[in-house]
Amino acid sequence: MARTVFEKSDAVALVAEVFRELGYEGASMSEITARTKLSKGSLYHFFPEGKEQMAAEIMADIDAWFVTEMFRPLEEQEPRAAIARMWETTDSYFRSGRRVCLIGAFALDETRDRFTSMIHGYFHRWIEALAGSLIKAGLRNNEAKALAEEAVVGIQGALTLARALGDDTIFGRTLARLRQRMEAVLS
Amino acid sequence: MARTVFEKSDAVALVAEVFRELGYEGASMSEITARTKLSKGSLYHFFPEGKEQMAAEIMADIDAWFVTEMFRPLEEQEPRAAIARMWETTDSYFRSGRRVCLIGAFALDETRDRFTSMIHGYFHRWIEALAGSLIKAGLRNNEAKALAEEAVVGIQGALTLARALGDDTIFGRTLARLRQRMEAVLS
DNA sequence: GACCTTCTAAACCGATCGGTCTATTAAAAA
DNA sequence: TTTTTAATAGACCGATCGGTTTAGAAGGTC
Repeated sequence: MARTVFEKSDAVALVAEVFRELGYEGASMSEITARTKLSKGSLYHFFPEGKEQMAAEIMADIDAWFVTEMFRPLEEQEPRAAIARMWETTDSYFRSGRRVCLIGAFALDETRDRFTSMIHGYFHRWIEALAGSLIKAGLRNNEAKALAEEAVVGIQGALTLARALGDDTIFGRTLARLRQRMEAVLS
Repeated sequence: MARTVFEKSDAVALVAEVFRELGYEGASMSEITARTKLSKGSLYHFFPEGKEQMAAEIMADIDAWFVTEMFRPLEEQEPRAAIARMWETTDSYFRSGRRVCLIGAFALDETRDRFTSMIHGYFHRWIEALAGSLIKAGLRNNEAKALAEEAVVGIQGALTLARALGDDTIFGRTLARLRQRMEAVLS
């Protein structure tokens, strides 16, 4: 029996894609082992507490990525450049809409109750970071908050419709529209 | 043992709420019987093909409701009034964001593959009906299509964020913003 | 080379899965 | 009243669930 050695970071990334495609309840251990080629032995070696730990670490991993790649830049860097980079990071992270938002998907059903604070924190920080950046760029508080909320809402909605319609173009079109509106307000 | 008699339409509505809350995979037969008080005997009497038939009939039921309450009015009635009614129907159907869109939720994971054409048809017709109404109200084709798409995207995104943030106000705020923007373009 | 630790493979476990079946009830049809 | 039919309750079934355990392979250390 051939033995393949994985790193934990590989395991997190591989299992993440399975949860993304199947949802928390849909991702059975047998589907996870089949799709990742990680045996149960490996999975329970990396995640002794099982499925719930896998999901928790995956979400923490995603959250950490967003913090360094999007939220902190928005909070710390020059707003117009940071916002411009946010649109590009968003498009590439979600693969132009071909990849769903795992955190958003978990929020829709009662999987939400297992990970309430993680889910809440992710979206809250995204909106707050973006709104903060818009305020630094000169917008009034209310307007910044509304525009930031509109952007995150639009991103999530576009991900849903991209999958629902099997349409590879709607996500890019939505990002472009949101971005254009934001730049119009900023100019 | 007390015997409660249900109508099939009751069964469809009750089971629908369970799928809405738990998703397709999360809604196990035992959860369905526990939450609806319908026994397995009743469920398999109404839906001899089981879970997949339940979901299919629920989606058909939802689709039919949307056709009569939203899509046909948009297609047949005076556009401005029909659009105004659409916003109110949307707000009340989704209970101001406290109720998720079952079709949108199914679209996110591989449940989508079981019901591809139903999911596609629902969102396609919604966008087309709204765009058609906007064209009748005087908008150019492109602008109508973009605005309709933006509205449906926004509704879906707001439903996701309402659950993610546990925020009862974001859905109404999003609808108001979308509606205001649409009316600004129409005036 | 012997030994220990890390990691993988897969058999195995009780619980739960979706689905079937039988018994029974209530009401309609005769 | 008797018979038939539609519907409900829940025990039951094999398969699959998430999780545990055992066995052994690979690699480092001495």
